[in-house]
Amino acid sequence: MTDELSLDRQLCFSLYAASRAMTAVYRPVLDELGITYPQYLVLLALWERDGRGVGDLCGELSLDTGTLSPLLKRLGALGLVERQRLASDERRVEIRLTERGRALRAQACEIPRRLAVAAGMPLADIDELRTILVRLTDSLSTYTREET
Amino acid sequence: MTDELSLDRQLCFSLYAASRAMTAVYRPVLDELGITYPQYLVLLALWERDGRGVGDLCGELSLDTGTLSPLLKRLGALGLVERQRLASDERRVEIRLTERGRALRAQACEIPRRLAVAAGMPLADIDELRTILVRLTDSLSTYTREET
DNA sequence: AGGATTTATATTGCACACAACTTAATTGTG
DNA sequence: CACAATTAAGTTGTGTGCAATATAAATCCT
Repeated sequence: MTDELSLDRQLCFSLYAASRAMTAVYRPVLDELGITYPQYLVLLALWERDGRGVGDLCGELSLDTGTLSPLLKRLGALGLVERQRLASDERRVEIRLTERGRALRAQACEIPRRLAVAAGMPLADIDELRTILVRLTDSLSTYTREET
Repeated sequence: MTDELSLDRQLCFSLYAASRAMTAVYRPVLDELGITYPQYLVLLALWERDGRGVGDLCGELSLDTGTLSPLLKRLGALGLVERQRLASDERRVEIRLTERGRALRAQACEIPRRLAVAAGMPLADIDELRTILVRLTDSLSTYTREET
Protein backbone atom coordinates (compact mmCIF):
# COMPACT_ATOMS: atom_id res chain seq x y z
CA MET A 1 0.00 0.00 0.00
CA THR A 2 2.84 2.30 0.82
CA ASP A 3 4.34 1.75 -2.59
CA GLU A 4 1.06 2.27 -4.36
CA LEU A 5 0.38 5.52 -2.60
CA SER A 6 3.84 6.86 -3.24
CA LEU A 7 3.51 5.90 -6.89
CA ASP A 8 0.20 7.70 -7.01
CA ARG A 9 1.85 10.66 -5.45
CA GLN A 10 4.52 10.75 -8.10
CA LEU A 11 1.97 10.50 -10.86
CA CYS A 12 -0.56 13.08 -9.87
CA PHE A 13 1.97 15.39 -8.35
CA SER A 14 4.28 15.43 -11.35
CA LEU A 15 1.42 16.66 -13.52
CA TYR A 16 0.28 19.19 -10.98
CA ALA A 17 3.82 20.49 -10.43
CA ALA A 18 4.61 20.66 -14.14
CA SER A 19 1.49 22.64 -14.85
CA ARG A 20 2.28 25.16 -12.14
CA ALA A 21 5.91 25.38 -13.21
CA MET A 22 4.72 26.11 -16.73
CA THR A 23 2.45 28.96 -15.68
CA ALA A 24 5.29 30.29 -13.51
CA VAL A 25 7.42 30.60 -16.64
CA TYR A 26 4.66 32.38 -18.47
CA ARG A 27 3.89 34.77 -15.61
CA PRO A 28 6.68 37.35 -16.03
CA VAL A 29 6.22 37.29 -19.81
CA LEU A 30 2.48 37.78 -19.58
CA ASP A 31 2.89 40.42 -16.89
CA GLU A 32 4.47 42.56 -19.58
CA LEU A 33 1.26 42.20 -21.58
CA GLY A 34 -0.84 42.83 -18.49
CA ILE A 35 -2.68 39.51 -18.68
CA THR A 36 -2.80 36.22 -16.80
CA TYR A 37 -2.21 32.72 -18.12
CA PRO A 38 -5.88 31.72 -18.48
CA GLN A 39 -6.55 35.06 -20.13
CA TYR A 40 -3.74 34.29 -22.55
CA LEU A 41 -5.36 30.96 -23.40
CA VAL A 42 -8.61 32.74 -24.20
CA LEU A 43 -6.78 35.20 -26.42
CA LEU A 44 -4.96 32.37 -28.21
CA ALA A 45 -8.34 30.83 -28.95
CA LEU A 46 -9.72 34.15 -30.19
CA TRP A 47 -6.64 34.90 -32.29
CA GLU A 48 -7.29 31.67 -34.11
CA ARG A 49 -10.99 32.30 -34.58
CA ASP A 50 -12.58 35.54 -33.52
CA GLY A 51 -16.20 36.16 -32.62
CA ARG A 52 -17.33 33.21 -30.58
CA GLY A 53 -19.97 32.57 -27.99
CA VAL A 54 -19.10 32.13 -24.34
CA GLY A 55 -20.21 28.52 -24.60
CA ASP A 56 -17.84 27.88 -27.50
CA LEU A 57 -14.93 29.11 -25.44
CA CYS A 58 -16.05 27.08 -22.44
CA GLY A 59 -16.04 23.97 -24.60
CA GLU A 60 -12.71 24.67 -26.25
CA LEU A 61 -10.89 25.40 -23.00
CA SER A 62 -13.05 22.98 -20.98
CA LEU A 63 -13.74 25.71 -18.49
CA ASP A 64 -16.93 26.53 -16.62
CA THR A 65 -18.94 29.70 -17.20
CA GLY A 66 -18.23 30.35 -13.54
CA THR A 67 -14.60 30.72 -14.56
CA LEU A 68 -14.97 32.29 -17.98
CA SER A 69 -17.69 34.84 -17.33
CA PRO A 70 -15.69 36.94 -14.88
CA LEU A 71 -12.50 36.34 -16.85
CA LEU A 72 -14.11 37.69 -20.02
CA LYS A 73 -15.43 40.62 -18.06
CA ARG A 74 -11.86 41.38 -16.98
CA LEU A 75 -10.61 41.06 -20.55
CA GLY A 76 -13.39 43.48 -21.46
CA ALA A 77 -12.32 45.91 -18.75
CA LEU A 78 -8.77 45.74 -20.17
CA GLY A 79 -10.20 46.77 -23.53
CA LEU A 80 -9.05 43.55 -25.21
CA VAL A 81 -12.46 42.05 -26.06
CA GLU A 82 -16.02 43.22 -26.59
CA ARG A 83 -19.12 41.39 -25.49
CA GLN A 84 -22.24 41.69 -27.56
CA ARG A 85 -25.67 40.12 -27.18
CA LEU A 86 -26.76 38.45 -30.37
CA ALA A 87 -29.94 39.91 -31.82
CA SER A 88 -30.83 36.52 -33.29
CA ASP A 89 -30.63 34.85 -29.89
CA GLU A 90 -30.68 37.15 -26.93
CA ARG A 91 -29.31 34.46 -24.64
CA ARG A 92 -26.02 34.31 -26.45
CA VAL A 93 -23.12 36.70 -26.00
CA GLU A 94 -20.54 37.00 -28.72
CA ILE A 95 -16.95 37.70 -27.75
CA ARG A 96 -14.90 39.66 -30.23
CA LEU A 97 -11.37 41.02 -30.08
CA THR A 98 -10.95 44.76 -30.06
CA GLU A 99 -8.26 46.46 -32.10
CA ARG A 100 -6.12 46.44 -28.99
CA GLY A 101 -6.81 42.74 -28.48
CA ARG A 102 -5.71 41.94 -32.01
CA ALA A 103 -2.64 44.14 -31.65
CA LEU A 104 -1.52 42.24 -28.56
CA ARG A 105 -0.87 39.24 -30.75
CA ALA A 106 2.23 40.88 -32.18
CA GLN A 107 3.68 41.24 -28.70
CA ALA A 108 2.86 37.61 -27.94
CA CYS A 109 4.75 36.09 -30.83
CA GLU A 110 8.03 35.92 -28.98
CA ILE A 111 6.51 33.86 -26.18
CA PRO A 112 6.86 30.41 -27.81
CA ARG A 113 10.56 30.92 -28.33
CA ARG A 114 11.09 31.87 -24.70
CA LEU A 115 9.11 28.88 -23.58
CA ALA A 116 11.10 26.48 -25.74
CA VAL A 117 14.27 27.73 -24.06
CA ALA A 118 12.75 27.33 -20.61
CA ALA A 119 11.53 23.81 -21.33
CA GLY A 120 15.07 22.85 -22.25
CA MET A 121 14.12 19.87 -24.35
CA PRO A 122 14.13 19.22 -28.08
CA LEU A 123 10.97 20.07 -29.98
CA ALA A 124 10.50 16.40 -30.81
CA ASP A 125 10.35 15.49 -27.12
CA ILE A 126 7.97 18.34 -26.43
CA ASP A 127 5.73 17.17 -29.21
CA GLU A 128 5.76 13.61 -27.93
CA LEU A 129 4.89 14.88 -24.49
CA ARG A 130 2.02 16.86 -25.93
CA THR A 131 0.70 13.79 -27.72
CA ILE A 132 0.75 11.71 -24.56
CA LEU A 133 -0.91 14.47 -22.57
CA VAL A 134 -3.73 14.84 -25.07
CA ARG A 135 -4.33 11.12 -24.96
CA LEU A 136 -4.25 11.10 -21.18
CA THR A 137 -6.65 14.03 -20.97
CA ASP A 138 -9.08 12.32 -23.34
CA SER A 139 -8.99 9.16 -21.30
CA LEU A 140 -9.38 10.97 -17.99
CA SER A 141 -12.26 13.14 -19.13
CA THR A 142 -14.05 10.20 -20.72
CA TYR A 143 -13.77 8.42 -17.39
CA THR A 144 -15.06 11.47 -15.52
CA ARG A 145 -18.06 11.72 -17.84
CA GLU A 146 -18.90 8.04 -17.54
CA GLU A 147 -18.66 7.90 -13.78
CA THR A 148 -21.12 10.78 -13.36
CA MET B 1 3.77 33.56 -36.25
CA THR B 2 0.39 31.95 -36.49
CA ASP B 3 1.97 28.53 -36.45
CA GLU B 4 4.21 29.35 -33.54
CA LEU B 5 1.37 30.67 -31.45
CA SER B 6 -0.85 27.71 -32.19
CA LEU B 7 2.00 25.37 -31.33
CA ASP B 8 2.47 27.25 -28.08
CA ARG B 9 -1.19 26.94 -27.45
CA GLN B 10 -1.07 23.20 -27.89
CA LEU B 11 1.89 22.87 -25.60
CA CYS B 12 0.85 24.93 -22.64
CA PHE B 13 -2.78 24.07 -22.98
CA SER B 14 -2.26 20.31 -23.08
CA LEU B 15 -0.47 20.46 -19.75
CA TYR B 16 -3.03 22.76 -18.23
CA ALA B 17 -5.92 20.63 -19.48
CA ALA B 18 -4.33 17.36 -18.38
CA SER B 19 -3.74 18.67 -14.89
CA ARG B 20 -7.33 19.78 -14.51
CA ALA B 21 -8.65 16.54 -15.99
CA MET B 22 -6.57 14.66 -13.44
CA THR B 23 -7.96 16.58 -10.47
CA ALA B 24 -11.45 16.09 -11.92
CA VAL B 25 -10.92 12.33 -11.70
CA TYR B 26 -9.72 12.60 -8.13
CA ARG B 27 -12.55 14.90 -7.03
CA PRO B 28 -15.39 12.37 -6.55
CA VAL B 29 -13.00 9.91 -4.90
CA LEU B 30 -11.62 12.52 -2.53
CA ASP B 31 -15.11 13.86 -1.84
CA GLU B 32 -15.78 10.56 -0.13
CA LEU B 33 -12.83 11.29 2.17
CA GLY B 34 -14.00 14.87 2.65
CA ILE B 35 -10.78 16.40 1.32
CA THR B 36 -9.58 18.28 -1.74
CA TYR B 37 -6.81 17.41 -4.15
CA PRO B 38 -4.16 19.74 -2.68
CA GLN B 39 -5.12 18.51 0.78
CA TYR B 40 -4.59 14.96 -0.47
CA LEU B 41 -1.11 15.90 -1.68
CA VAL B 42 -0.26 17.23 1.77
CA LEU B 43 -1.54 14.07 3.39
CA LEU B 44 0.49 11.92 0.97
CA ALA B 45 3.57 13.86 2.00
CA LEU B 46 2.76 13.41 5.69
CA TRP B 47 1.95 9.73 5.31
CA GLU B 48 5.45 9.27 3.97
CA ARG B 49 7.10 11.32 6.68
CA ASP B 50 5.13 12.72 9.57
CA GLY B 51 5.96 15.72 11.74
CA ARG B 52 7.32 18.38 9.42
CA GLY B 53 7.53 22.13 9.45
CA VAL B 54 5.32 24.27 7.29
CA GLY B 55 8.38 25.33 5.33
CA ASP B 56 9.32 21.71 4.63
CA LEU B 57 5.91 21.08 3.14
CA CYS B 58 6.10 24.29 1.13
CA GLY B 59 9.38 23.13 -0.34
CA GLU B 60 8.25 19.60 -1.06
CA LEU B 61 5.05 20.65 -2.79
CA SER B 62 6.55 23.89 -4.13
CA LEU B 63 3.66 25.81 -2.66
CA ASP B 64 3.59 29.20 -1.00
CA THR B 65 2.80 29.70 2.68
CA GLY B 66 -0.06 31.80 1.37
CA THR B 67 -1.49 28.57 -0.01
CA LEU B 68 -0.41 26.12 2.66
CA SER B 69 -1.14 28.08 5.82
CA PRO B 70 -4.91 28.24 5.32
CA LEU B 71 -4.94 24.74 3.82
CA LEU B 72 -3.25 23.32 6.90
CA LYS B 73 -5.67 25.24 9.06
CA ARG B 74 -8.53 23.52 7.22
CA LEU B 75 -6.88 20.11 7.64
CA GLY B 76 -6.62 20.98 11.32
CA ALA B 77 -10.30 21.91 11.47
CA LEU B 78 -11.09 18.53 9.90
CA GLY B 79 -9.18 16.88 12.71
CA LEU B 80 -6.64 15.32 10.35
CA VAL B 81 -3.51 17.19 11.48
CA GLU B 82 -2.25 19.02 14.54
CA ARG B 83 -0.14 22.16 14.53
CA GLN B 84 2.38 22.69 17.27
CA ARG B 85 4.88 25.47 17.89
CA LEU B 86 8.35 24.10 18.47
CA ALA B 87 9.76 24.96 21.86
CA SER B 88 13.27 24.94 20.39
CA ASP B 89 12.34 27.55 17.79
CA GLU B 90 9.14 29.42 18.42
CA ARG B 91 8.95 30.56 14.82
CA ARG B 92 8.47 27.05 13.54
CA VAL B 93 5.22 25.11 13.53
CA GLU B 94 5.29 21.36 13.30
CA ILE B 95 2.52 19.57 11.44
CA ARG B 96 1.65 16.11 12.66
CA LEU B 97 -1.06 13.68 11.63
CA THR B 98 -3.76 12.89 14.15
CA GLU B 99 -5.02 9.37 14.65
CA ARG B 100 -7.83 10.21 12.25
CA GLY B 101 -5.34 11.55 9.72
CA ARG B 102 -3.33 8.33 9.86
CA ALA B 103 -6.50 6.25 9.62
CA LEU B 104 -7.54 8.00 6.43
CA ARG B 105 -4.61 6.38 4.69
CA ALA B 106 -6.40 3.05 4.69
CA GLN B 107 -9.32 4.57 2.82
CA ALA B 108 -6.96 6.16 0.33
CA CYS B 109 -5.20 3.00 -0.75
CA GLU B 110 -7.73 2.16 -3.44
CA ILE B 111 -7.22 5.50 -5.16
CA PRO B 112 -4.17 4.56 -7.27
CA ARG B 113 -6.02 1.61 -8.78
CA ARG B 114 -8.97 3.79 -9.76
CA LEU B 115 -6.66 6.33 -11.28
CA ALA B 116 -4.81 3.76 -13.35
CA VAL B 117 -8.13 2.68 -14.84
CA ALA B 118 -9.09 6.28 -15.59
CA ALA B 119 -5.75 7.03 -17.22
CA GLY B 120 -6.33 4.12 -19.56
CA MET B 121 -2.69 3.62 -20.43
CA PRO B 122 -0.15 0.96 -19.48
CA LEU B 123 1.89 1.57 -16.35
CA ALA B 124 5.03 1.76 -18.47
CA ASP B 125 3.63 4.69 -20.45
CA ILE B 126 2.50 6.41 -17.29
CA ASP B 127 5.94 6.03 -15.82
CA GLU B 128 7.57 7.40 -18.94
CA LEU B 129 5.21 10.35 -18.83
CA ARG B 130 6.10 10.94 -15.21
CA THR B 131 9.80 10.91 -16.03
CA ILE B 132 9.38 13.47 -18.79
CA LEU B 133 7.23 15.68 -16.58
CA VAL B 134 9.77 15.68 -13.77
CA ARG B 135 12.50 16.64 -16.21
CA LEU B 136 10.32 19.36 -17.69
CA THR B 137 9.42 20.73 -14.27
CA ASP B 138 13.07 20.85 -13.26
CA SER B 139 14.01 22.69 -16.40
CA LEU B 140 11.12 25.15 -16.11
CA SER B 141 11.70 25.94 -12.47
CA THR B 142 15.44 26.34 -13.00
CA TYR B 143 14.62 28.84 -15.72
CA THR B 144 12.16 30.66 -13.47
CA ARG B 145 14.74 30.93 -10.71
CA GLU B 146 17.46 32.18 -13.03
CA GLU B 147 15.31 34.81 -14.71
CA THR B 148 14.36 36.38 -11.39
C1' DA C 1 -51.46 30.31 -27.63
C1' DG C 2 -49.43 29.09 -23.14
C1' DG C 3 -47.00 26.70 -19.75
C1' DA C 4 -43.15 23.24 -18.89
C1' DT C 5 -38.57 22.25 -20.37
C1' DT C 6 -34.28 23.26 -22.11
C1' DT C 7 -30.45 26.29 -23.18
C1' DA C 8 -27.02 30.28 -22.54
C1' DT C 9 -24.95 33.07 -19.52
C1' DA C 10 -24.19 35.11 -15.02
C1' DT C 11 -23.73 34.93 -9.93
C1' DT C 12 -22.49 32.99 -5.34
C1' DG C 13 -19.63 30.50 -2.30
C1' DC C 14 -15.57 27.94 -1.24
C1' DA C 15 -10.82 26.48 -1.95
C1' DC C 16 -6.75 27.06 -4.11
C1' DA C 17 -2.28 29.81 -6.07
C1' DC C 18 0.65 33.47 -5.65
C1' DA C 19 2.53 38.29 -4.94
C1' DA C 20 3.13 41.46 -1.41
C1' DC C 21 3.07 42.53 3.21
C1' DT C 22 3.03 41.72 8.34
C1' DT C 23 4.44 39.71 12.71
C1' DA C 24 7.38 37.53 15.63
C1' DA C 25 11.49 34.97 16.74
C1' DT C 26 16.37 33.96 15.80
C1' DT C 27 20.89 35.02 14.16
C1' DG C 28 24.66 37.93 13.00
C1' DT C 29 27.63 41.95 13.88
C1' DG C 30 29.95 45.63 15.96
C1' DC D 1 24.84 43.48 24.90
C1' DA D 2 22.13 46.14 21.40
C1' DC D 3 20.37 46.24 17.07
C1' DA D 4 20.17 45.29 12.20
C1' DA D 5 19.38 41.48 9.12
C1' DT D 6 17.40 37.18 8.35
C1' DT D 7 14.04 33.54 8.82
C1' DA D 8 9.33 31.21 9.63
C1' DA D 9 4.76 31.52 9.41
C1' DG D 10 0.58 34.06 8.75
C1' DT D 11 -2.40 37.63 6.38
C1' DT D 12 -4.32 40.36 2.51
C1' DG D 13 -5.79 41.00 -2.11
C1' DT D 14 -6.55 39.39 -6.83
C1' DG D 15 -7.58 35.86 -10.09
C1' DT D 16 -8.76 31.48 -11.13
C1' DG D 17 -11.65 26.68 -10.99
C1' DC D 18 -15.78 24.57 -10.06
C1' DA D 19 -20.34 23.21 -7.86
C1' DA D 20 -24.69 25.04 -7.21
C1' DT D 21 -27.91 28.31 -8.12
C1' DA D 22 -30.20 32.21 -10.58
C1' DT D 23 -31.96 34.61 -14.58
C1' DA D 24 -33.71 35.06 -18.84
C1' DA D 25 -34.56 33.68 -23.51
C1' DA D 26 -35.77 30.13 -26.78
C1' DT D 27 -38.01 25.75 -27.71
C1' DC D 28 -41.20 22.04 -27.08
C1' DC D 29 -45.62 20.15 -26.38
C1' DT D 30 -50.32 19.71 -26.41
